[in-house]
Amino acid sequence: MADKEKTSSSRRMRVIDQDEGFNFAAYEADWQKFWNERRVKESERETAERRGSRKKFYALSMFPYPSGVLHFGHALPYTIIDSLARYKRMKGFDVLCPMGWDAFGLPAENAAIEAVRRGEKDVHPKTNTLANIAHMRGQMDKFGYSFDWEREVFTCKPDYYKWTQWIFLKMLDKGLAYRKKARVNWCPSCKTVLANEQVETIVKDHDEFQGCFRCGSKVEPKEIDAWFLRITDYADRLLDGLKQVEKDWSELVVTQQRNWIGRSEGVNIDFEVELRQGASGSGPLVPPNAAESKPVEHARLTVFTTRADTVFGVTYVAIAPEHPLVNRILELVDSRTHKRIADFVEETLSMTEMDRASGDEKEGVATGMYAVNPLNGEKVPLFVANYVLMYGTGAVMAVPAHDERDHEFAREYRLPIKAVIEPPADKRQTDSGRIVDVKRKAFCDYGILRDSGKYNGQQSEAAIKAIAADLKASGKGGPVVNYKLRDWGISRQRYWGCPIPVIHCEKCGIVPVPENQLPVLLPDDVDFLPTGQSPLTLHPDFQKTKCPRCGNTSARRDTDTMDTFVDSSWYWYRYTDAKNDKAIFDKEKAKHWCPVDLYVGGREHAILHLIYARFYTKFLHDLGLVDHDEPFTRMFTHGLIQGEAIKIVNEQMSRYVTAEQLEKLIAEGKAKPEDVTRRVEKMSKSKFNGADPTALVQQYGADTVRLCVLFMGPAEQDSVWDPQGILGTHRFVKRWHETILSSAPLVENLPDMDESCRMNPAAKALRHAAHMLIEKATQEYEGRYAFNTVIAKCMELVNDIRAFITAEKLEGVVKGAQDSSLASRWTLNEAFSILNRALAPIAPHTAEEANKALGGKGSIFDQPWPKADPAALVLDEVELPVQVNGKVRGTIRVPRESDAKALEAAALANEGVKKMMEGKTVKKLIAVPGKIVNVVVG
RNA sequence: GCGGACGUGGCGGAAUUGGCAGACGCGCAAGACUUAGGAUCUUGUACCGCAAGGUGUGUGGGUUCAAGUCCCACCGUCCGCACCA
Repeated sequence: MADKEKTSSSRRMRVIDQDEGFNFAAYEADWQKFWNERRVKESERETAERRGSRKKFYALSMFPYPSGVLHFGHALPYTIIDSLARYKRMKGFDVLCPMGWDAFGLPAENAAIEAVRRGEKDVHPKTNTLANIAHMRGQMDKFGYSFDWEREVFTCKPDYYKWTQWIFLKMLDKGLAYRKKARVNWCPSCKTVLANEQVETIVKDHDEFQGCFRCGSKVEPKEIDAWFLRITDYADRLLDGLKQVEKDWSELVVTQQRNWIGRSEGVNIDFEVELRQGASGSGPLVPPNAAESKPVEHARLTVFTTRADTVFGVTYVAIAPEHPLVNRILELVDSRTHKRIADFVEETLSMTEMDRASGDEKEGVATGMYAVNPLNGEKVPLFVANYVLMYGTGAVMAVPAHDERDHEFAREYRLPIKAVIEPPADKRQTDSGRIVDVKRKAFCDYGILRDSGKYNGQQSEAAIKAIAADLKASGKGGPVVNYKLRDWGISRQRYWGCPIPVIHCEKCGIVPVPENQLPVLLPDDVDFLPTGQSPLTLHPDFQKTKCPRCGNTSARRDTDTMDTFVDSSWYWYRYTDAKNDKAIFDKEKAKHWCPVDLYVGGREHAILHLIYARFYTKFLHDLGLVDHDEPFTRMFTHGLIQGEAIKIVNEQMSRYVTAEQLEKLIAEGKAKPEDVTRRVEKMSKSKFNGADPTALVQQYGADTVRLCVLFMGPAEQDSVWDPQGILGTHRFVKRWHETILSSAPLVENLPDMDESCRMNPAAKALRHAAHMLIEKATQEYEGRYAFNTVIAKCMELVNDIRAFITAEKLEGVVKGAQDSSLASRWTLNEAFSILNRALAPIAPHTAEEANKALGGKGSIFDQPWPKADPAALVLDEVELPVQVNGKVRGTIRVPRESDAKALEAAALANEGVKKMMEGKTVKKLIAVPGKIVNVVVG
């Protein structure tokens, strides 16, 4: 009987033919036009009115580099930020959700260079970039993103980079921008300098090396004059600031930032080096006695250590090849030692710092000089060693017994190993049960001091403090803090970037371009083919200028451009006042909108961009331009969407194929399953593992794609693109749309009613489901951001609604006040309304369409976010599981308020439970009201 | 080597506070409607078993009336850092 009913109703549900009735392309375009016109009108009455009493919400996603096409790496964050912006608007917030372009940078320049080499004419990075932007803007519009385009910023346009230059001048003024000769990382392929942060470890053909983050070429060291920003001055503030944000940023980002700053507390210890004429590093390492050779001079050598407690175990001292003392030593040593040191230094310095670090052999050269340990007066040999970096003081006291690196070096060069830390009782033995022996392996944990004079018997921690204090008292060192963070090199010898606004004058030196002459325009007519020097040096006029200070006409402009990370270190402030041509931004406007409430972006920027952005914020704060110290209250890092690449390798072929090609090849016997490897990799055309979001929008509609990227899994997690998966969300959008359109007549012209109307149990259940959805959706949009689970709940509600319509036999229009189905219709209407609003942030077009179909006027975004009725959230009766010895054996239906006693009685009366209890006695009864009953029998 | 995250059906994933594991979706199977179906609808779908029932959240142990969730040890995958003294 029930089956008959279902069949007839499912037929009725099919009233709307899918192909003709579901024209998502048309309605999506209509609504986009509608929103667009509205937004423009709204922005006209901007500011004062808008900034009224409503609370603000600044929703920001990292602006893209205009690479030319929108890909999945963009679709996810923009869908997240747009959905949350729309949600917040429904919650009554005044929302700022802008978009712009990180438009300077190498790819555009490289593309132009390639084009020139191919012989194309009229190619220019600017043309590429602007064309790419126009194209990507069109693609974004098709997604229905509600960005504030009136505030669009382009980092490559003079009205923006004028202020990038302005900040630079302020830094120069405060001594935070400076020029120095530096050994830099040079990418021979991009022909430019890379910041330390832009160099990464690359593994290729089992070879590990330090490479360019962009093109993967092996980086080389190069000495060059370059501009640096003194970010290290802000190290402590950058570290402290993390405490403010750590609970609302992903833990990973915070730890990475912390590690990058790399604060370490230690002790500086001054050793006195006896420099002797004609010293020799060959032969036995025995300090000469005073009679043999007098030192020509004494030099102070400061070492940095975190383990001052081991200072009595020092058996040699080592300095970095870059250490300033090396030159003086070279002047004094005998010719053989001179050659050995000089060769060694040259060889080591020809490697990049990072290659040197990844080399596995520790090497060094004895200098023939000796250093005096200030605590025990011992003389120990001084080495130049490749494993010592110019970190801290560039010199270390070596304690082979208690430091692995020193241990390795000491064994290599047969240097003494002297134990001065006794392991605590529980660490006397190694994991394999052997007694700890420092001859075999360094013991690096804390312990108790021995053979350390007056510090004998102290714990390491206490000894470190005591020794530091004593050193300070005697003027031979003291506690000190070091950082791994280095100053930020921003000079780039490339064309497509922001010019550095300074002038070099023979008489006055470095002279800032006066503020009223900003911006220093980047000329268009430049030969940008890479030569290794800045393309701007080749421009006929760019350099020529007058010194603003002395008027000297042979002064010339700086020809380097800035690292593009500079451009993006302050852009979110410009959005708050994007068209201001008098100032970088209006302080009041920035104060109103900032800090950013939610910043969405990829993990790849966890260190670089975020640390620079935070640095700039602190600087703007110090200038008095912003009142906060941290720019992004909450940072949400989304995952990467990758694709599964299928590769076939056998005698006939070695190539990537699509899933269809694979099927065909296997069917034809041209490939065997064992020839196939599947790997999840970054989407790429050549690997056939990508998907073009714009093509998908065309095929399935924006709402489908938006839902799809969020439904794939938790947004912060990486996921693998499944071409089938989109069908699921597409079906859902259709079902939702169709259900509402075909059922709208059921709820037309409903008389006024409220939740007090008499609902049958099915209606109460539906109402419960709808209001639970409000709770769920609110929670997720408010901050948990597990959008996949909201979508799942919405799908459930659609299923519930359809089942409800069928079960209640709701048909036709409202038959007046006597209609017995009024309460059910009212419930249905409310469920529709809740469903549409819950989905509106993610699938706005269909939500608008559904709202209109139900007679809604204007936009669904004018409606308030729904509020759950507490009464609807609880059911009169609940179904509880009953366990016997921890296994579910039945369920009981009981009134919601039932206490433990009632639950126990109901549980024991349950048939399934009784059956399992036969012949056994009840040992214990646990009844948790609202949760579960467990009967323990034995 | 150090640090972090993760491990649940054929697949993506859910289970937010220790309380019915597998929501929702994909895929698959059967059926309905169809000239047709990558459309739509219905039903089923963790595994073993005809069934009763048993087993089950990487492995092994533990705590608990009750463990995907808490504790201990191990295995595996991914990511980050990597001579920072």
